[in-house]
Amino acid sequence: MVIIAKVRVSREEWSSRFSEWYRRMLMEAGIMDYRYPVKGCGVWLPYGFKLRKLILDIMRGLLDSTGHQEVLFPTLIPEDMLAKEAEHIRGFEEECFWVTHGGLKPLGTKLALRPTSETAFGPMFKLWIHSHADLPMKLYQVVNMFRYETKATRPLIRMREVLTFKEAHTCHATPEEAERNIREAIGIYKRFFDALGVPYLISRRPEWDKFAGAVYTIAFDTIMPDGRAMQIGTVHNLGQNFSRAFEITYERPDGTHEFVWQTCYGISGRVVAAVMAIHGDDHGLVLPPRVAPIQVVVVPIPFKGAEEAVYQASREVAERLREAGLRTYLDERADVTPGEKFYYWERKGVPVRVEIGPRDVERQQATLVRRDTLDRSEVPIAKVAEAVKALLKHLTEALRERAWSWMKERVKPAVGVEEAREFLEARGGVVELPWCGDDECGQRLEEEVDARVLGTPEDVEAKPLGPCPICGREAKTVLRMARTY
RNA sequence: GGGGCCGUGGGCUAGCCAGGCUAGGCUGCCAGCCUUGGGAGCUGGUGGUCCCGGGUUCAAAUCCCGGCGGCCCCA
Repeated sequence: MVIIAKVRVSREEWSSRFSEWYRRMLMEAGIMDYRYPVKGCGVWLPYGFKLRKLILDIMRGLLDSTGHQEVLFPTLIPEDMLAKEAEHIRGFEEECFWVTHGGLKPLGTKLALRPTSETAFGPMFKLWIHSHADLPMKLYQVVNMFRYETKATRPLIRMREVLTFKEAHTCHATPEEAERNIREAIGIYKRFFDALGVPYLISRRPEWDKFAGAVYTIAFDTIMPDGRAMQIGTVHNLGQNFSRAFEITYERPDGTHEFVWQTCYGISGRVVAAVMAIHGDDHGLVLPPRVAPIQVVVVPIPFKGAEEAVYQASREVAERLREAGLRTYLDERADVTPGEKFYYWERKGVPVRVEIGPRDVERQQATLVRRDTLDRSEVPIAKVAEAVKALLKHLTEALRERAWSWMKERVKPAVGVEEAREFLEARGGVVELPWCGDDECGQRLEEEVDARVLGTPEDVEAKPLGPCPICGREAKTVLRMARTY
């Protein structure tokens, strides 16, 4: 019997040189080619595109099943529309791409490539909404949007063409109904990230960092392998700010007219980056089975004299897996050795590998290797499909648990500025500092801790460990702070 | 917002400072042989606007200016 050495898989490069890991992974796993000759733009490659689609399917399912309807708006927004809501335009005008010419002729009205879509929906909501019977109206679209980023751009994480933005826009008859919708949206996003095993913190953004034109903003953040926090989703309560600007009114049963109450929420292609980063290791990607383009790969190990039997058994196993509904790939390449195939599919994050060698054929079994731990097990060929399914389920749980515990270790309640600084300096993550609730103190904290404020907890009850470290008054809550993307 | 580094076949890179030979290596890719339980080997082959534009020069991958693109650090 051949002794199989257990291969260990580290997360050394993954965390200490995340930037390089990330860049290499995108290329080697075939996710995105970032060599497109426009800054901040990249090309989805076939494997990445499948991953993107599987992730998108989850979101579509969640939105469709909660009364949202999908629409598709134009990319161009006229300047005067974008400018209707005063704060909104102030927040976005500097980062818009502007279309100024039609051919050689300057346009009378500049057109923005949408930096977000509230002002595109505005005039149409006005046309579509007449009475309370039209409400609530819950729409969403999946589009790319554009931001003229001046900071360094990064594939999927900060792009000038923001990819696959899944944005919902809703209108409601009452502020209470809008508020309930906010809670529903948060619930949808929780289920979405849970399905991906991506851990998150839910925070109410501070006044000075809320969405331009919103009453308030709730955000989902996760912690990346390098310890920096990354925003992965936002939910905004727009109140009547936009409906007043766009005159979106409805008639009540009693004949009076009222502006609608609006919300909007969105998640961009960043979530793909988060899934890949959070579950990865030094061998490359580790994809959650639900969104893995290939869930199980079958690698034949042909020995001289046993080739035919091995290939035949491999085909049989692959067929059994396919029939069981698993996304299966049989790697029959003759000019590539099994060892190289192992590395190849590990880089691409395929959750389970099935090896079939002469020894397996002889015993009518298959060898299973799970991607996260690289642990091996053996099962009878007759039971291979159910065994793989069970393993995938187990692996899904294991990934989610590992990701959550990794993140939780990096969220730290702190008493003072020094402690917070030191913690962030040492390993990144998120600190929770006591806060009196005063904006000025919050902004002072950003300077003194040398980190950005994420906001106040919306997911757990805040337990300040002491008084506000800036003014010394009693802390009403805590402020989450981190180095961010 | 401030500072720095870099751009050479698909990928990684040497050469640049100190201008001058057919732009060298590793890897990949293609064909064949031989192999196959963790990145095998051999033989032959393929692949370059040295990022772009301008300037200096007898001569530019190399020096200068501008642009485009990528990366890092600090606030």
